[in-house]
Amino acid sequence: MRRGELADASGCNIETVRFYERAGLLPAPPRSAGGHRLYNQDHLRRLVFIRRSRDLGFTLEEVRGLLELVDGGYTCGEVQTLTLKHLENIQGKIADLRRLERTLSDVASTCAGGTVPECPVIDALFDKSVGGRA
Amino acid sequence: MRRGELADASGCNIETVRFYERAGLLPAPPRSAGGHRLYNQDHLRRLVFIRRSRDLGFTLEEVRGLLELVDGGYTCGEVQTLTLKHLENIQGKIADLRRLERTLSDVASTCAGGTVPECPVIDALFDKSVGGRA
DNA sequence: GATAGTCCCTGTACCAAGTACAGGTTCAAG
DNA sequence: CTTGAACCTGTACTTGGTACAGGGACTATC
Repeated sequence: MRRGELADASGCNIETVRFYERAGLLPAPPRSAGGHRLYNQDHLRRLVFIRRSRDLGFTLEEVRGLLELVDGGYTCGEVQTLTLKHLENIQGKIADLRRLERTLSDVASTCAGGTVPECPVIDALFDKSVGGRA
Repeated sequence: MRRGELADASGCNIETVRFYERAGLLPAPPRSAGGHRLYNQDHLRRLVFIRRSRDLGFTLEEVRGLLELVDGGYTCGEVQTLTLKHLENIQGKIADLRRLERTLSDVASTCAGGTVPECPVIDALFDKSVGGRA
C-alpha cells in the first residue's frame, strides 16, 4: 500500500500519515527502490488505532502512552486507568464550558438588543467582574 | 505605567501584552527616551477588555471584532448578535464533548480492569467502530 | 522508448494564542 | 557610579495537523 491508499483506508489525511511517522507514532515503513513508502496491514491497523484514539479525544501524548502499552504488553487495569483519567479530563472540560456558558448567557441576558448605541455587555467587559476563568 | 505594571494590573502575562500589540489589538504606546513602553489608563482598560473577552471564550478574531465595534460605534443589537453567536459556539462544543464523554464512558464500561493481559478498550480501538468524531 | 498524468518525495511555512528565552539596553535606587 | 531589576528585540517552542513548492517515481498508453 502506498501512502495515499493508507490514508484513504484509515480515514486520515495523507499528510497526517507522514506527520505521525515523524512524531514516532507510526513506524517508518520499508521503501520502494525509488523511495516510496510501502505499507502493510499492520500499519493500517495501527493508524486506525491512532485515529480512533484521537476521535475519542486522547492527545497524541496519550496515544503514545496507549501504543507503548500495546507494544510492550499491558493489563486491562492499566488501560482502564488511562481511560478513566481521560474521561475525567473530558468531564472537567465540560464543567468548564458549562460555567462559561452560564456566565456568557447571564451577560447576554442583560442586553436588550436594538439600535441603542450602548450595551451592557460591552460595559461588563470593560468595567465589571465577569466571572472566573476556565 | 510600564509593561510589567500593566501586565500585573490587567492579569495578563507580560509577554502577552507585547503579543497583543503585535496582533494589533492593543495600540502601540508612546516610548520613553530609552525605548520603554509607557502605558496609561486607556491601555489598561482596553487590555482588561481583551482579557475578559478571552476569559469568556471569544477568539482573538472575535475580540478584534468587538474592539472594532467599540472603536467605531455600535448598537446593542450588534453586540448581542456576536454574543449569542459565540454562545451557540460554546453550546456546540459542550454538545460535542458530551457525545464524546458518552462514547468514552461506554467504552470504559466494557473494561473490567485487573491484571488480565487483554482489554476490550484496546480491542475497540483496533477493531471496532467507536462512534463519530467531534 | 517516449510521454503524460498521477502519485509521491523532501523540506518548509502556516494556523491559534500565547510562552519562553538569549543577548543586550535602560531605569531607578543607593 | 554601580548594581540589579525591569525592559528591549527577535526568535523558537507548543499542539495537531494542513498546505505548498519544486522535484522525482510509477504506470499506462502510444
